[in-house]
Amino acid sequence: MKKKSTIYDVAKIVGVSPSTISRVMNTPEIVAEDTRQKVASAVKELSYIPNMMAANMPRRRTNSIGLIIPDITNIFFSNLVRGVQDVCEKHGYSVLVVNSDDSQEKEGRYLRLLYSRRVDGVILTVAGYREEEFPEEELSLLKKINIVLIDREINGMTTPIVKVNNFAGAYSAVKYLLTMGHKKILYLAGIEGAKTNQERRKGYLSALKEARISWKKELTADFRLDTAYQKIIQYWPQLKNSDELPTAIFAANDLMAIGALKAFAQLKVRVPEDISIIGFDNIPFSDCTYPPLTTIAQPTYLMGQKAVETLIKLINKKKIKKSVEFETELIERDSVSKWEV
Amino acid sequence: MKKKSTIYDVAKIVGVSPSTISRVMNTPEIVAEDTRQKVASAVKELSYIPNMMAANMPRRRTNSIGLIIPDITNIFFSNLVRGVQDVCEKHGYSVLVVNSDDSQEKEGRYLRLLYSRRVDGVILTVAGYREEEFPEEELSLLKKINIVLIDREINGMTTPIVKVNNFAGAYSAVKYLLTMGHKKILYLAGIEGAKTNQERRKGYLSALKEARISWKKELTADFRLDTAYQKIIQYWPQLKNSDELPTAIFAANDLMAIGALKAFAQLKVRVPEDISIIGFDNIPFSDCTYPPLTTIAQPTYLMGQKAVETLIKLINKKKIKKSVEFETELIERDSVSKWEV
DNA sequence: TGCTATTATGAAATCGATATCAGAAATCTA
DNA sequence: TAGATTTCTGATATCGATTTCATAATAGCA
Repeated sequence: MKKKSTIYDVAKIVGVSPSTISRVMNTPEIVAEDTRQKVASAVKELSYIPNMMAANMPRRRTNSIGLIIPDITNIFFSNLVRGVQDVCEKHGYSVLVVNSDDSQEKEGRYLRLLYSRRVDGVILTVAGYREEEFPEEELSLLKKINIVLIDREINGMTTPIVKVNNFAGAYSAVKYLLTMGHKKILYLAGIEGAKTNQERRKGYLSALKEARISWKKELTADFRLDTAYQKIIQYWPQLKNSDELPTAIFAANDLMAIGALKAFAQLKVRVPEDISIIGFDNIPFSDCTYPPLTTIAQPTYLMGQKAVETLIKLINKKKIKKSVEFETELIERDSVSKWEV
Repeated sequence: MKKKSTIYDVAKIVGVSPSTISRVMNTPEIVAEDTRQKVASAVKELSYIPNMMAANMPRRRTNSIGLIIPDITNIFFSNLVRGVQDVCEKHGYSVLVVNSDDSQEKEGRYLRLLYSRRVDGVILTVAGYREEEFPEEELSLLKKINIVLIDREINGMTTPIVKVNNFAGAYSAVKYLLTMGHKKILYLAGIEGAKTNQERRKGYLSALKEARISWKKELTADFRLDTAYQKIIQYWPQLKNSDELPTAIFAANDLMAIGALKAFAQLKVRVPEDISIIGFDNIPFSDCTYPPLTTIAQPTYLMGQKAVETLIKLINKKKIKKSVEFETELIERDSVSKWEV
């Protein structure tokens, strides 16, 4: 591997001080035309590229941020991550992406790791599996880091957040099923500790209450496709021919909705003729299932962008909005149909 | 935001020199029991966490690596990225993920960025859209960085690489279609500049040649779902009722295969009755399409892991295998059926 | 008991940049 | 043309750790 050249190497070649080289790299307008030229050619000769880690040390910053999400292989987060990366790149920040697997313990570890790397800020989707209380150490870290939450709120904390109106989204999903004539709607729930799950359930319950429908049922599948698939395979045969059998499902996310779709295909239960399904998120591929999934769309890419913009303002001590809430949109496809009694 | 404490703050409290604190953090066994205790409690009191950027400076490393992929929202790369992250974490490395969008220019920019951050190494999926020759600057950078290629080889370079046997995979896919009685097989091609695409085409052609079949046809869709969808929608009506109409498609990746599936659903062309489709990659969701997609599986997570392991050995100047090649596996699902004449 | 070996710590240089301050040279002004 | 500015550059301290070398204190041994 070729030797890496430093600012001193360049300075020596040109015969000026390192300060001058630094000036040429950062504020070329304040150095004389001819030295600037000489420095430029030396830089080219050595193909010198400044060490940003060293450069950032006296500036007391790293120009990098951390992004903690549950799992990068969960496709819901892909666009979000990309939104974060794109805005970061534009502002000269690099992104360290880590996966908490929804574990509070990992979240804590990564928060510590990111802090030890002195990232300028962190965008955090709070882990779903957690204790009521924050552990002492995590709390103390949270105070030392610029944080913007994304997707999931934390009860009783005023940390800035970018999210979607989950209540309204869920409400409109269930309302839609209701207007299609469904009276027995099951809620396919996500991770209990995730605020998104709680808010979506509230929307579900609220829509039912407003329609004076007391039939309610819930199956939990932790936001996961496989779990949803298994739960349906396991419980559907028991429900058959009983009053327990729903005519529609509101899934707390598309992943679970697709898991259900897969299970129903296997069980030879027709969607939407025998059962209607509506999801949440509008992930890629939700239009490639059979039937294409009706769902509540979130602007994930936008959310990622907005979160970074907020974080960067926070880092630069500018004024920010404490909470940015996007609206959802109902995407009608073919997994929901009218239910005639 | 709470003040961040440094090694000096801790040293002052305990009344020892910074060197001692450093020793307690790194090699506690060489410092006396009682000072170790005192230091420990001061560390806790200040909740001191060392600044790794500062710590790494005299060590001349960053404990971080770069990962350049075409696009994180391309689900094929998710598992790969996760494999990279998991192994990195285990070894104390952080990962900087960037998207080249298959553009050589961006690839060059990011290589430069990663080098300026002095990552200890880079895992690179070479951009598909590129000139024959590497630009001067990129080449000189490549020499300064520890690089492991993943997925795509570079013609005439001996850089270490982790990939799959694309030729054999493609060959077995087409062979499979052949044994199912298909004689008119179309190749749905990816980005021309990507070595994977070239190798898969060779496998396709080789299988045809061996079967003494001269009918061949190719449609290119740049590895993208939407492009494949549009191309099919655009060309199928023209092909209908001509000798040009294939009975099977070998798609260079699942994304395009799924795009084709979507197009055929819209065109009311039945899969697999009217047309068989086989993909490549076995991405998540390829079993959730209608019909579930028959495909050639790649061990993407494993490949990510292997790439990092190789890179870390390279960083530590240990002996490595220049080339790791995984085998593919045919996953039979329902998108291919027998073709009777 | 005196001398060496070991253990525990501190002082100072270093990593590769930036930033402040001061001074020399060039330019402007009266 | 002397004095005041302005322009340009260098010396030096700094960021927050590590690392090498030196040294004081303790232990081991004859």
